[in-house]
Amino acid sequence: MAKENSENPRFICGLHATLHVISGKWKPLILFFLNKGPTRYGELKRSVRGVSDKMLIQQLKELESDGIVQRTDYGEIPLRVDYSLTPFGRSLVQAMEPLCGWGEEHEEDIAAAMDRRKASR
Amino acid sequence: MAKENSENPRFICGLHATLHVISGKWKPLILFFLNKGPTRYGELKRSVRGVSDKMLIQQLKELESDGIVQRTDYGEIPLRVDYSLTPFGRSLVQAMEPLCGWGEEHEEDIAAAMDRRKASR
DNA sequence: ACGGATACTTACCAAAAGGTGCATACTTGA
DNA sequence: TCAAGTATGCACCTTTTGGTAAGTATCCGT
Repeated sequence: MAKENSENPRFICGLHATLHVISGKWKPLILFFLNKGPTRYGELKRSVRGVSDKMLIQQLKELESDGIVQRTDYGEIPLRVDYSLTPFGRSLVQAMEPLCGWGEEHEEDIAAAMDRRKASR
Repeated sequence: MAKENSENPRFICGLHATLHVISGKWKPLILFFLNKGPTRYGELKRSVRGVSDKMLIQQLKELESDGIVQRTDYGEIPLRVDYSLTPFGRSLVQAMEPLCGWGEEHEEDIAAAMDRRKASR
């Protein structure tokens, strides 16, 4: 009976909600690679250089439970599993594109600011 | 003389770079409120409900060092400082809008997924 | 002179995120 | 039979992040 959709106190704005889904050290990279098509676990691991098994699995599970990616187990004899974007995931990746663009345009400024901060710690 | 802008190993993609700037528990909220115009420290603190002085200052400093917000000290007698978005900051907030939209459209799904995860811990 | 407001700063702690490495169960190839 | 590859799980530890609470310096109203 209360106001529910008018003023949801959970998130301050849509962006805030979105960030809960895409933040995590490896998620943007995973999404980036999955956007190219379904990818097997091992292949993904080799693509996302530097990620550990624990992290890769963990982030994939979160993305899966958020309905962003889909895990497919082919039940085949030498273990075979792959991951792909759901339609929901594809819509997210689309919405991310302007941020990708902004990041690309200002990559150098961002990197410089990061260095400055790291240096002054 | 090496390849520098062709294959920068720093970020895997633009989005990755952008996330370095906007991630932080209070940053999206701060940006959200600053988008409405210059805001004094105390006012901002009252707007961003629940934030502590330490966090608010820290995130403002990071946003400032990234060139996203501008701090203005009026040097007036009862202390007076305000924060506003720089043009760079405004361009960022613009690029964030699609993500805001996506978040708004799917707020309920996102919240539901968060609850599911929290419940199963 | 005292309490409250302004805009911070600092020290200390707890919680969350992330990393390392070993273990599993099954298979294929040497 | 042994090593290597497949896709995970688990325990332990460090780093990063965020929270609490206090202190600072200046000013104003009473």
